[in-house]
Amino acid sequence: MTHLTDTFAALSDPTRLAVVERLMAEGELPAGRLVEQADISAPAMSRHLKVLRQAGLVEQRIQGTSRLYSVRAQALRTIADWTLDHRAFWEASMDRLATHLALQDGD
Amino acid sequence: MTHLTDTFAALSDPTRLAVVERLMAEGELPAGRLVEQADISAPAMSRHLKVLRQAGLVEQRIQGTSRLYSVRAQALRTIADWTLDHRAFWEASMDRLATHLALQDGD
DNA sequence: ACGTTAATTAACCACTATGTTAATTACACG
DNA sequence: CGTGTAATTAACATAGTGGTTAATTAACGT
Repeated sequence: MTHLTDTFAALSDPTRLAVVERLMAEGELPAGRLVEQADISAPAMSRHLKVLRQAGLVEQRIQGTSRLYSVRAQALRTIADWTLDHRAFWEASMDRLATHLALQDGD
Repeated sequence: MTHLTDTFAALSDPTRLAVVERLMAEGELPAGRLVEQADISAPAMSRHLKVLRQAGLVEQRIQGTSRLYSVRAQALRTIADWTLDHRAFWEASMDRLATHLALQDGD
């Protein structure tokens, strides 16, 4: 179990946040595809992916010479849980329907 | 409007995360009280508070020589919104009652 | 005005983070 | 086997982070 600060640290870099969001939108992708979109070298991306992996945010699957990356749902849930644990601080200023409905049943 | 990576960066430091959680639990507190609990000097804490303020996570209220800090609900909501926007990735592995109930109505 | 207290800013140091290019590893394929 | 491709690790340069102590600013009490 990695610590919450590590999760936040992993997402504090624009390149890494973009990678996570792209993987969530498009699903599993090889490292090479992620390099194309980002304006950095392959080694730089490789290290960003290592940071994300060590923080538990993504997992790696090997297929031939490719390394396929995907987002770990559990990591996202860790953050979601944290916000829900402290929801008293943001529910007061709700104005989005989804958020409103999500708390409607008042657990 | 600060960027999401700034918010994550602000919470990626253990001292700052602890400050935010304490302010959420106890409400508005002066800088001095926050220094007592943390094992760092006053100037160090002052700079952490500056980072939190610039990221929009806390706000400062002046009262005499004291600087009273409190958490900005909007900042927390920014993170909550982000997780809700991508909830498809963590709702699959739900096992906590609160989270379960929160999505029960299937918005 | 003076001294005290609360907090911040300044100046400095050690360590980490992030980028680069070059070298290495591992698999695929003729 | 050699060659090519995918990706990582190595080595290095530079910028940013976070800690300290010393100095500064601002408000309060006498």
